[in-house]
Amino acid sequence: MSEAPALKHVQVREYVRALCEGAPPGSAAPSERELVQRFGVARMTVRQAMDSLVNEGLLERMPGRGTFVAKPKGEVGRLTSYTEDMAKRGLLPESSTLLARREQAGPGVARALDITEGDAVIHWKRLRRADGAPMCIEDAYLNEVILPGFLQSGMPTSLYDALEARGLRPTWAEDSVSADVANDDEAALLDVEAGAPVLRVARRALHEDKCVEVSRSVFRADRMTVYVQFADAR
Amino acid sequence: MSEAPALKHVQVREYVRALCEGAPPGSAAPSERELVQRFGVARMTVRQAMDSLVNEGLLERMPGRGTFVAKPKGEVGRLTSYTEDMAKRGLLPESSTLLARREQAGPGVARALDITEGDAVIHWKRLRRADGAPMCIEDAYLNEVILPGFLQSGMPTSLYDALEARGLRPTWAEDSVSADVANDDEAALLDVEAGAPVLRVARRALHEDKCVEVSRSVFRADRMTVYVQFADAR
DNA sequence: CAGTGGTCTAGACCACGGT
DNA sequence: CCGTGGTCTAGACCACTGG
Repeated sequence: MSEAPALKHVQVREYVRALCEGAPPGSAAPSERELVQRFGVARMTVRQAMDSLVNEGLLERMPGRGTFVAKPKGEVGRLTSYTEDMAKRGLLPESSTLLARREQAGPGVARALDITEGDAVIHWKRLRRADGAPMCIEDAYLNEVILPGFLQSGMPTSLYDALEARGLRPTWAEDSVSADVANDDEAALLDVEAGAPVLRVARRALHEDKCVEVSRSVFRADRMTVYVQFADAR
Repeated sequence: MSEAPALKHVQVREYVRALCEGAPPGSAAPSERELVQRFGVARMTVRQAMDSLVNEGLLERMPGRGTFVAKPKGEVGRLTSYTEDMAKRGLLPESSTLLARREQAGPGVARALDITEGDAVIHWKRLRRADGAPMCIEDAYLNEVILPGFLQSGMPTSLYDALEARGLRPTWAEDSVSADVANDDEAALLDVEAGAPVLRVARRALHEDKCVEVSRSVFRADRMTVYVQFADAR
């Protein structure tokens, strides 16, 4: 057993999630009163479970008709790592480390990571490929204080998997995306001509109000498009 | 009176929203039991009201302590128009129309707008400036069927304001962002050299599952950065 | 009509934080 | 200790949808 939260609304939620996760959009979810019967629980408890699934976007309520599996409409701004991003695009991600060492934070990195100048940080620079060809150069700084022994533990392929294993997967991130041309060094690494268009992406990723990663990536424009979804809640 | 929804959880929600909307982050919201007293309602009703404000991101619960005004942490992926975007950056937006006419939808536009080829569409091409200097060229197609008389009504400055006035403000949008270099025509309009880096943004905007706008914009890379925020709900 | 979700009540016990 | 939010109960009536 990994864990069995006695919380009834969690039990109901996970039961319904398992039922509906793979189901085609438009499928009917169990009705609330049906779940009341099955779990021997009050309807408010079932509603609490369903509410969270509706908020997640997995389900959709239709008053008078029932509750149904919603069509995904894309995952709204799902926070993904390079590895996950490439996998979703059907490309094989690879990385080679150009640099990985402990450093003292400079003023810019310190401010971005919300630590004080001179604090220890992990500087990790990688050339990332997709289906064998260069895709981007990523220059990441991690907060060493909350990642003890990260460099010694052998560098993982997916940073976000490693963070998740420590319970530090980013829950919020901000990217700034701009266009530019490659300089000579970048062009050589990315296997394009100097002056070729590139996409520069700067990311600041937080886990519950603590900044765990700040990075700058430069992507080959001919290989990368950034997709962004916006939803007006309210 | 505009309207007074008898719905109690709405009354409570709007009461609390009015109290907290302008309040500084960290301020205490009324406690749930206090609201129970004030409105003479059940606690589940108060919780329903507070839940929606917490989901909106206005409030934050701290078990054992109370409920507090959350710090905004940026508006997550707020869906904005060019006009709003520039205003938020503190720049003065201007537009000059390069083309505005009724056309028959071609295959690509028809698919994007989710209409049939040959249906009437509004084609609106503008050169957009910010603080006097060229910022981008925007090429937009609108679904004429749901915007009768749009061309005749005099073109507004802000498309999204005009859509909002018709109750058709986009509630969801997807952008694809890529880097490229300007061709000769674009360079001339944007007042840069041919081959200068540009950001290409293609947008598809829906109002409640109906596509109202599809557009392609090309931004001067030296003047534009796209900011994106991601939040993992759950 | 029967079934659905939407709203609402009037309580209850718990774990937690601060005094 | 008391007040907070978190969970939960066992009902109720309503508006809406479908057959």
